Amino acid sequence: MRELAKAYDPHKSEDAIYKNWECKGYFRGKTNPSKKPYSIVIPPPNITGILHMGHALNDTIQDILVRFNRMKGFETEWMPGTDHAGIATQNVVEKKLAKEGIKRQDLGRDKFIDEIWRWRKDYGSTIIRQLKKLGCSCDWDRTRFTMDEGLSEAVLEVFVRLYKKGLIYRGNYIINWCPRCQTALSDEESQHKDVDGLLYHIKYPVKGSKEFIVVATTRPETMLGDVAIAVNPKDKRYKDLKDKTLLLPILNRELKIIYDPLVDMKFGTGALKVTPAHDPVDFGLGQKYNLEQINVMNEDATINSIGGDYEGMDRLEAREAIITDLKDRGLFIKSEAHRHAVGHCYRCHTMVEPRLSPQWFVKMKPLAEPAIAAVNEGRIKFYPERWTKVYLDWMNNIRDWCISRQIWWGHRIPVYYCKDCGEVMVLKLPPVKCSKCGLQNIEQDPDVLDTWFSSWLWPFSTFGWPKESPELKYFYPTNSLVTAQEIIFFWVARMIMAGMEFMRDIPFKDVYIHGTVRDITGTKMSKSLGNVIDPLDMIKKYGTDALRFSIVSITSQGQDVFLSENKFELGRNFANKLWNASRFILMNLKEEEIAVDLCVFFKESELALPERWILSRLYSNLNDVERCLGEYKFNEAANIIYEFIWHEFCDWYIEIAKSTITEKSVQVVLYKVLEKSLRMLHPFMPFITEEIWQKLPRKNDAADDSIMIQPWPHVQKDIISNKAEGDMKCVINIITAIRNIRSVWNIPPSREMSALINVHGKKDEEFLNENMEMIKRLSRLSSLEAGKKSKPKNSAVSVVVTFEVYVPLEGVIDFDKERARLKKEEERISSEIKSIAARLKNRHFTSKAPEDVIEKQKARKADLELQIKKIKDNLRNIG
RNA sequence: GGGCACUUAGCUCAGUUGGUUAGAGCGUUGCGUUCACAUCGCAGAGGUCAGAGGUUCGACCCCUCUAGUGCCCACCA
Repeated sequence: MRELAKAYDPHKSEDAIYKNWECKGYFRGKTNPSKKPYSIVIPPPNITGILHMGHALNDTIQDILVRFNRMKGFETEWMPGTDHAGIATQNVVEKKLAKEGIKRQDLGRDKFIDEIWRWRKDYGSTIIRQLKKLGCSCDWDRTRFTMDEGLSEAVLEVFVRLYKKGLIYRGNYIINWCPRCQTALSDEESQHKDVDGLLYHIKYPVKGSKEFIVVATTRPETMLGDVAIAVNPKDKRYKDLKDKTLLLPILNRELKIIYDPLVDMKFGTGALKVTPAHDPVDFGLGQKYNLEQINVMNEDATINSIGGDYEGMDRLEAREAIITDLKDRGLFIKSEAHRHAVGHCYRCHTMVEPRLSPQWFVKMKPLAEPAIAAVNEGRIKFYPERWTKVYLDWMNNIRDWCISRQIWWGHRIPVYYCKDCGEVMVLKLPPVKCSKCGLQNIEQDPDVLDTWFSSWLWPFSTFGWPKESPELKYFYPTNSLVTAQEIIFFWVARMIMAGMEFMRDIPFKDVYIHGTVRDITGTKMSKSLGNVIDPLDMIKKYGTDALRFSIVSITSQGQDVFLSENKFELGRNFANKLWNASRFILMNLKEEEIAVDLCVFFKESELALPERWILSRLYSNLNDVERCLGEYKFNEAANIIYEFIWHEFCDWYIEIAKSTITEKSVQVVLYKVLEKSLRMLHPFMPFITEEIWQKLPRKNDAADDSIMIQPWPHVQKDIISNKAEGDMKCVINIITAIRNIRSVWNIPPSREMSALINVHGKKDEEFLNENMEMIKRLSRLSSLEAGKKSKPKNSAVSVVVTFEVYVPLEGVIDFDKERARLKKEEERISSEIKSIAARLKNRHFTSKAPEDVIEKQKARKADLELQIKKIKDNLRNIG
């Protein structure tokens, strides 16, 4: 009646299904006072971004949460959007222009920014299309961009507020400078990488003497800016230098000697050259001892005019040249291998140069305090929990945040200077005239803000803040934030601070930190390494659901995932399995039979064991899946569903049902289990479940339009039955035992085989007789009898708890082999009995272990003893 | 220098109030298939849970140490 194709083809329907959801407005979150809200804000991907496996994992997890909670009856909002990604985007567009031979300076600021907006129009929503391909049920009508009008207003508002509060200041400090991007970076944007470098030992002559002291440095080029030498006051080696002056080699600048306990006597020679304009430690010493700051480099890290002969050289070139010159003058002693951590630009990986320059900063300590409290008080929880400590350690040692960037793409700093009187004005809107002198000669600060200065407002700016919109009121605070560990400091911590400061409330309740997607060797996937597995390729090859299901089921909570392409077969095969099971059921379903309420039906019908069993398993598993989703254990949830659908429902129940499929009870159970399984699976595999669900016979009203707006199945606790599950397990064991005998003795399925089962007691006999047909059919027996039986000659035997299964094997059986088989079984059981017996004899065990554990052990022992007795009997009369 | 994670079957990985016989996928061995599915079915083989010590009646699980691997943070130039 309702035909499905023989194999599942994801490409035929995914796009149409998605379009339908979107058109019907099912992704839309409304402010609905009669429902409870559930909201998530997406970690906004960069507009330069293209979908990679990290996104695939991150956004699949969010979609699972959103779809699950939508089905659970929450008013659901998944807020999507993109990040303008200041430096990254500017770099991309600069590169594009470079191909046409154009520099951004040729265009000028305004035209260059126009160029980026144009680029964004053409390419900036690629990632959004790809997220749709992934099946994400984001509320696209609300899609935000960190540079759109509303969010820009939020940024200005925040800047002005923090400035007025004294939490934003401008200062001349050592910051991380990327000479390639030619901008300041925050501490987080400078990534430390171990580098094999050299530690150079250089002589610094003592003025007016033949003496010298030796200084060790990794960056000799910065010596051009040296103003002092520092030693530890406890260092006896340098005691006598107190009143002397040193000479800077080559430039012959006079250098002071300062004594400071900060200097490590054990490192190098114990003498530190002090270059306040080029090193953070030296900067600090410079402040303390009021030293001159001599900047010897240009913005591109070439040496400036102070560097004399070295002017114009790149920093590394200058390093070589200086070493050569020092050698010529006999001032070079040696260089030794030295491995140390060097900061690199997180965008272009150029070595960062510590540089003295005027920048804007946010004072973080006051912002951090409430954010620390929110986590300490448990109002925000991290999953896995260990990230709490990482967060708190960072927050407790937080340093001020450098927020100004010397680039053009971004939120321009709302600070205006009067060129006449020097007044500084911090305002959301540009002033017409100077507030102090009244003249109109006003200039805006040329810098823009760090990209993260807009991202940290994301959980409320996207809902309309600073306006008090109904959405903000309804959906804030959000429920879960799903992200990767790399951006805990960049983003998560700062969002918490911003939330506490501007909303006076946490931005989200749970933070789920998932692992990093790596290649099979454990290396992080990156385009430049060429080790990426492209999710879109995988979608083409295996289908979206396969991608989603596979990546989720192989990623355990918070662990990194090592990916290889063949892992996607798991999801594809599972989809096909489900498809074919559905196909089979639909082929056999009589519509008029199934329109019943399952609970009523269950109460009023005498269901047979397999039906009672599969329903019990359905609800047991459903219960577990819900629990796992609540604990962010997505792989466990996925695996439970996989195991249930494939191995319990398909392998056992459907196989059993084949012979009884025309009966009403079987029809009902097949349909109900399939239908509820589809719902349970829908958050993980939205497309195939929708497609099959659309083929199911059902009412045709609007509420019945799509599986994604159906309620999550309710766990019917009274249908869960330990007895049914235990009984069925016993039947399965008997069938498996007989199949095993067939396999061991190499009896092809085509060959007839019969069996006898020896039972003790009426109850067992009744139980077997009730399930006789099922056992017979699934073990391919021509005849099966149960009762008080003795073993026929030439039989193989298998003991299943209290049952002895005899399979006559005239002409096939080899008694030595059978004896060996039983012996092996006997050994296994007797060794287990031994260990249980020892345990039960142990007084400490019986006195200390809980009652139920002891009872279980006793029962187990009794079972095993019964089994071994039967095996021994059979061993005795083999033949 | 500080911190975190990992080490379980040939491979990739699951495994929490500590309690029978440690699981899965892939691979592998044997058998099978017109009758939902070879993207399949049935039955197997395969593990001293990194090593050492400790706590406990009982440890893959808790504690200590060791070894190896990976990651994060850090102003030893």
